[in-house]
Amino acid sequence: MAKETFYNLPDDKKKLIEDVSINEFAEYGYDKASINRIVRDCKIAKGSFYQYFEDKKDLFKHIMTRLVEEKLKYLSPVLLNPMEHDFFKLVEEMYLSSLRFAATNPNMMLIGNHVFKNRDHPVYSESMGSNMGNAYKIFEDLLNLAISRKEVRADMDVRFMSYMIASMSVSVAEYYYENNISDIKIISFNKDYNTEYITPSNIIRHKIKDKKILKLKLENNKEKEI
Amino acid sequence: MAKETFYNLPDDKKKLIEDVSINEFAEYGYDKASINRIVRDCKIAKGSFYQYFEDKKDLFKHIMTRLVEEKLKYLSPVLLNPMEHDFFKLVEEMYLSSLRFAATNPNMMLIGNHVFKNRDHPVYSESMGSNMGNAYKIFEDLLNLAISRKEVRADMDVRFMSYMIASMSVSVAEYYYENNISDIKIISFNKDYNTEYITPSNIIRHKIKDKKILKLKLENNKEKEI
DNA sequence: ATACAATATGACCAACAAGTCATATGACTT
DNA sequence: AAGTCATATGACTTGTTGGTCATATTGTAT
Repeated sequence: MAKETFYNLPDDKKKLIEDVSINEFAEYGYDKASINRIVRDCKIAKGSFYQYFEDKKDLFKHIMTRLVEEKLKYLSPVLLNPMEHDFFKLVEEMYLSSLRFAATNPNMMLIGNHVFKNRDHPVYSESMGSNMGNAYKIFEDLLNLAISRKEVRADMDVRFMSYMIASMSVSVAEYYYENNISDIKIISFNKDYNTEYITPSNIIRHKIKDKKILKLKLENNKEKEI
Repeated sequence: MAKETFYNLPDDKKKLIEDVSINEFAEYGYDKASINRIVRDCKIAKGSFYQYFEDKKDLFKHIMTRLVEEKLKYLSPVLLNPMEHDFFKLVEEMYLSSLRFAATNPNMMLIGNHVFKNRDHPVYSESMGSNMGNAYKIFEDLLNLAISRKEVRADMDVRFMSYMIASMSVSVAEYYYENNISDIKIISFNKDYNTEYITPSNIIRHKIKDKKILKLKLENNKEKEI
């Protein structure tokens, strides 16, 4: 929804404004982000900014559109053919694509996570509404699909579970970011357990549970509530 | 760290100021919370406020102290005797106590979650540092204990796992809050599956996984990567 | 009744925010 | 050279913030 004037700008100037804005929103969030700082960093006049965008919200929505554009590039072939893979594979791929996106666009990731974590914020929910429609709805679809395929038990609270899976994705991305885990480690998983890539889908697969104990219980035929 | 003057106040006035402040911080977070609004809602003069507290941060720290005080009341007997229960029981109790706390103190829960989700914020990390020391450290302790007891596999990333468990706790509380799930439902779990209380510890226990499929795999002795 | 300390008050301040607007610039057309 | 029009500019307005301070009020001890 940026103005005509913005799109008429030379590409490098557009990119400058976008990059500076992304940094600003990533560091401060929407409310504390300052247009004054942005125009100062871009070395453009305040008035010029308002020739490009209606207002602060307009700029933010533009950045969100760019974010979604960018994130879509990280969807793997697996995710483009959901019918050919099982639920756990699809969830793992979702997490992986998020992490790859985050590795090369950390500031965009921060903005996205910030939006998810503050989805009650009017501007955020508005920006999400049109752009990515409640992030975790995608997991709801995947889960319903998985149920129909009998890959997971049918008597679960789908909304709750998809919400948890989405939340965990956000947490994982932030953990990787906070601990400076490089994309190299992310890629080189499955070599051995220590450097293995750990996703919540693996948690769901109860990797945390001691296999020996699990086996024992099963052999004793006490698996009712494992 | 509130001033002498504050503690000299009659109890109902103290409570009024605390309650209004809790509402304010819960609704707006630290940065957007407004001292002007607080004093207006309390019907006290701005100057009076600064007789009670050094500054905004001082007030916030006081509220955080009250929050921790309050939350401690919700620790169950199980959590006070951690040696007598296994890891999964302890985690479940942690979640339950959080939910009970949240049910009767929703605004305090919102503040706590806000702090957890924005732990990079200088004021938040400062308030956490002294008060509750990195929320998820407690799970680290529980996990290390569980490892030493061989309740869970030893070759896991303890930091990551405890971080995830803490994050999930926050997510669960917010899900319950957003969906107005009453404390009655929280208490009456284990009756049947639909109204059953679902915690991430149950996710970890792979409730999500279809039991039939799980069993089949095990009987075929292909459980290497279940 | 007087003195004194504790508390209450709200006008005031500096800093910063988002957004406006009259004016200036400069490229392109005629 | 004159005229037109998209773009650039930054001083300005309005509003809010956290925090201050001289003054007023109150309660208590004598």
